Amino acid sequence: MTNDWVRVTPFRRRVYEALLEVPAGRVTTYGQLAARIGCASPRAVGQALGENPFAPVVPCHRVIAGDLRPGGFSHAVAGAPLRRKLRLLSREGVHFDTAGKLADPARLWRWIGSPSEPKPDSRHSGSDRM
DNA sequence: CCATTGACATCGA
DNA sequence: TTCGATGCCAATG
Repeated sequence: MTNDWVRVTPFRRRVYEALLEVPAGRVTTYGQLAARIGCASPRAVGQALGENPFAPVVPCHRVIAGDLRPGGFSHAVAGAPLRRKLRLLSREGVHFDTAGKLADPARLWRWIGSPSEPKPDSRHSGSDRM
């Protein structure tokens, strides 16, 4: 029997762990995620997400391209998998415009050096509806 | 907008 | 094990 088990390497684990820091309703980019784990290759990150065995526990669908494009999902850059990704994001309040870009760039999650960033945006009072 | 290069991890032979 | 090819990108010409 050949082991069909996905090989979870330490690198992939870092990607998944860092991705777990991204809350729902928020999206990040491959570049940000790569920078977070100290990797200069967003491609390696994307590939790691492609075989994400912990999906959807690991919100790999919350990772989009740096151009605010949906990116890809499950080794596919278009088709049904993309619809799933967009569906998941839509369910979390994240939508894309007709240009195929993120409708609300404010939804972009960013690591401000420290993983414990209390408030990414606090204008005044009750601006953020749930 | 399209084509090419860059950088890094994983896979197959 | 080492080499070559690939991949949910990014940056540059």
